[in-house]
Order: sequence, then C-alpha cells, then structure tokens
Amino acid sequence: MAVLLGPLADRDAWSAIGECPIEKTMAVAGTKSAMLIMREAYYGTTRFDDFARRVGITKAATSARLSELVSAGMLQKRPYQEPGQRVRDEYVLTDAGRDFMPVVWAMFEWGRNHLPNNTRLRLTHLDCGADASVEIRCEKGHSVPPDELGVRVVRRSRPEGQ
Amino acid sequence: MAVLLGPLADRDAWSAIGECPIEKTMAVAGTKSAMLIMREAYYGTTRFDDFARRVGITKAATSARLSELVSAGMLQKRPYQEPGQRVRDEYVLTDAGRDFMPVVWAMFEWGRNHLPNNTRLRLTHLDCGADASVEIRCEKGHSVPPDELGVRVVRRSRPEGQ
DNA sequence: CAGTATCCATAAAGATACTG
DNA sequence: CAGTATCTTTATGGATACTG
Repeated sequence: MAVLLGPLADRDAWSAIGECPIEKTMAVAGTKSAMLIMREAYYGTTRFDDFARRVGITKAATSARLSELVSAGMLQKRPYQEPGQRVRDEYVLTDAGRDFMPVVWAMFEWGRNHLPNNTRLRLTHLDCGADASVEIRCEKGHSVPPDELGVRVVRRSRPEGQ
Repeated sequence: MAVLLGPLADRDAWSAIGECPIEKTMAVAGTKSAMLIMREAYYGTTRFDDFARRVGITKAATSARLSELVSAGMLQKRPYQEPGQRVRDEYVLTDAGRDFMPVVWAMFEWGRNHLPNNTRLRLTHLDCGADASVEIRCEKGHSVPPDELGVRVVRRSRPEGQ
C-alpha cells in the first residue's frame, strides 16, 4: 500500500499526531470478550446474564467488560423494571457502539472467508435480501483496493463552521 | 438490529454452525500487537526489526506474533539476501492478509471519530484524492444501516451436514 | 539484522462461592 | 436476575542478555 503518511520510523513518531487510533481502539475494546459482547449487542442482547451466557464468559468477566464498554461510550446503562422486581440496568447500544459495527462484522467476514467451517453464514441486507460485506470506499463512490489506500495528515483539525 | 440468525440462546448453539467467526478471528489475530503488526504490513514494513521498532514491542513479542500471523495465513515468509549477508526472511502480506484490511482500518476510523486527539488523520483513496471509510454494503450497492443488517444461515449443500 | 532464551509483571478470564 | 469477591491459570508482553 502506498501511503502519504508512510511507515513511521518508530513508535515515538505517532505521538506527534496524537497516537495511533488503531492502538487506542484496541486498548478500549480489543479483548475477545469485548468483541463478543458487542456482537451480542448487535444481535439485540441487553441483559447482564444473557451477555454472560451467550458469550460464554464468567459473570466477573462480563461485569468488567460491560463497565469498560460503558466507559468507552459504546454501551449505555438504561434502567428498567420487571413487574414485582427491583429496578435494574440493561445495556443498550449508543451511536458510537453502532459505529463500531464495521469492526466486528469485518472480523466476521474475514473469519468466514479464511477460516474453516464457516461457509454457512452470510451477512444480509434485510431490506433487499442481497448478501452484504464490509468494504473500503471513498466519498466519490469508488471501491478502494489495497494498493490505492493511503493515510494522510490534515493540516489543522477543526470542526466545520468554526 | 433485526437478525435472521437471532440472538443465540447460549454459546453451545454456535457449535451447530461451526463456531462464531468473530471469536475465531480474535483468537488468531486479536491482540494489540498483532493488529499493529498488520498496520505496519499495510504501511509496507517487511523486516523483523522494523516491525519491532515501529510497533514498539520487544523482539520476543515480535517473534511470537509474526509466527502466529504466518500460521494464520496473513503473512508469508519470503527469503531475501542483502549483499555480503546471509539469507534471511522477510514477512510479506498474503491475499488473506490484505483481506484483513477492513478490520484494521475500521478500528482506525472508529478511533479517530470517537476517541480524542485523532482528528488530523484521514483515510484516503490515493487514485482520486477523496477521503475513504469502511462501510457495510450489499451486493446491490446499498449502504446498509445498522438496523437493516442481518446474519443468515445458508442450507448445507453437503447431505452429511445435519 | 534477525532472531532465541530467561525471567518477571500485568491483563484476561475461568472456577467457585456469596449477596440482594 | 444482576451482580461482587476470591483464587488460580493462561496470555500477553516488557527487560535483558546472548547468538550467528
């Protein structure tokens, strides 16, 4: 891949541009259980015990991971109350959590294409019935192949209209 | 997200469909250092010491991760020889490794959008100059929003399957 | 430059028991 | 159902020294 950024000579070079976002994302949600909890959230799971059972991890791990994902802004606690029960919290996706979907489903797609025994699963666009996948695209609508992708550093970062 | 697969009642349900590809992908390349080594590979790095220095990990970790990524089929050893030096191996991307790019760049995009201090970085389509991003699309060309994505299980072609 | 070997610290996660 | 509290094992990775 040709890059505008270029391979950085060493890790210190990243500090000049605010650290590597990949590394920071991995620090926040880069564990196996965190990814699977996000998978469950996309499947519609919201309750503590459901996360623990469906992901297949202990309650201790579930507790730790849910707290971290809430801190990271990917999940949000929402109070609910079953009749005759005390008020509890469930864990629902935030916009930032939904924005994380390409990460999880890109792993899904890579695994089913490159690891054994997953040929039966497909991502699907429910509205039209066609199979879906995760791809890299530019704003002009081109599909971007590996050798045409680059990273650039913009001069100054500020939100539009400021 | 509405799903055809639906939230699986427990983790054992995955075994009926060959285990979860997300989980298997995380098992194979789901560490922070593995992701950063793949980042470096996309930037064009191929040499052992360059991986270690640019990722910022020890040689021991570099050695372990490179071996795992070769076993996973994402990198490939290729012999080379500098004049006057012995033959060594460098680590180059395979097709499967290039197919992993959406995972890494989706993390890049999520991090720069949702974590502080990364607003200066942009993915770019080098051929046309437009900014790029990672998105979920169906074969008919629709961009697939979170609530329109599903997972389906295709029927076994093999009669022995069930 | 490209590793291997050793020892040590921390993080992730399982097992189990307990609480309201 | 929704957690917390221990205790233990394994995974990850740093520090350092050594090799061809």
